[in-house]
Amino acid sequence: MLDAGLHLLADQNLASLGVREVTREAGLSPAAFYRHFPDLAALGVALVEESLASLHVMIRSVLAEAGGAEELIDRAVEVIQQHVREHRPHVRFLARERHGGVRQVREAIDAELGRFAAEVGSALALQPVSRGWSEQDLRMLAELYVDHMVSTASALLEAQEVGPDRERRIADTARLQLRLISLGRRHWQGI
Amino acid sequence: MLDAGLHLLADQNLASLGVREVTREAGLSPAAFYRHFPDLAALGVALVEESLASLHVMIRSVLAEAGGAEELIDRAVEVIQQHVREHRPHVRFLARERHGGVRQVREAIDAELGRFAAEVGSALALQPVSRGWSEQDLRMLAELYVDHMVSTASALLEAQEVGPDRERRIADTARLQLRLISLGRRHWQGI
DNA sequence: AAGTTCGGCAAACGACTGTTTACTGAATGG
DNA sequence: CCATTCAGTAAACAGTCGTTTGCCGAACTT
Repeated sequence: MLDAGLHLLADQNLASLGVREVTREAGLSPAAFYRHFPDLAALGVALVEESLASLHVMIRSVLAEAGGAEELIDRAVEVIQQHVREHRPHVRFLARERHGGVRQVREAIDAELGRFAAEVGSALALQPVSRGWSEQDLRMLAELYVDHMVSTASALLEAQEVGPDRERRIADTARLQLRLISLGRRHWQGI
Repeated sequence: MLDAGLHLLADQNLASLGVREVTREAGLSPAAFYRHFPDLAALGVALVEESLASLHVMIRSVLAEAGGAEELIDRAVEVIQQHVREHRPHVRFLARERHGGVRQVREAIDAELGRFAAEVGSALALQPVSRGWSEQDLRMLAELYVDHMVSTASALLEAQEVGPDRERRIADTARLQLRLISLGRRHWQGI
């Protein structure tokens, strides 16, 4: 049933989804829905959890990596690209419902993205470049990275169905932007 | 009718909006809708145009400003804050429908944001800091700024209805992030 | 003054909606 | 082996929906 919903949400909003629509897609009777969820909103938050499980794995796989800034950037963009390619429906769902019409789902996504930022923050603190950074500075940098990741993922979502050229352009831009941020990071001391 | 739609879209998606719902809110008969729009999607793109008119004014008012990087950053964040405060429904509409379920609206928003990036790019080219920057570099910086503006506006949207403390925190973070980007910009030559 | 466009209405059409109810077979557990 | 939970069904409920049609007054054009 989750799969049926996710499939329908490819070109639809969660708020405009219907119970009958989902059960029809899943090959079940309408009443069967209520055996598993009270609401469509509940199905939404279930999809959020499903979507973010894979995201968590991805983030750790980037943060665990060691190496110079350049290799880290390349690897990060590569991982994002692959993740979007392999989890298109989930990523699209997150992008669409992050500011969507269903409060419970919005809040679930926001809370989870906040936890991501915290995780990224602790990982950044361990890097030598972050010597002397305040707690607030680390947090703001982590949020910048997470926001950038989300923007890039959204852009890739559209780019991948346009063509490989456009996808490459997005990836190149993302790498340049990360390089610029990393440059600003190395000169932060002055402030 | 546009006003009625915008009002309803405060806690709803465009895709889940109904013709009857709009006309009811506007105090008209259902048939009256079709005198003005063929679709609800058409009403959507009309709202996009309405929303982006005010945004255009805002952007120019920031870019026209002269002064040091610090003053420019403060002014930019200030202007965004005020804009979100004064145009809440429009901003929320843009954030919600940017990745929403109605293709025509999505494309209209994306096209317009692209034009914003181009405009920001030309403005950046005129600043002395951009001496020696390639066309591609300028474009990627402009996109970074636009994406950051969008993220900040979305965050402010939520923060302003939570409380002034949270709004201040978002604004502070945005300023720090812009400072870091501007720092990276000044050291870009090395690449 | 006559004709035409504009923006509005009520009514009707069939189709689709969310949800509840009572019922059923299969698996599970003691 | 019996009882119970689980996951499914069909049928029915009262609404709401999008859209078309024919009609009408006011305003504008010429």
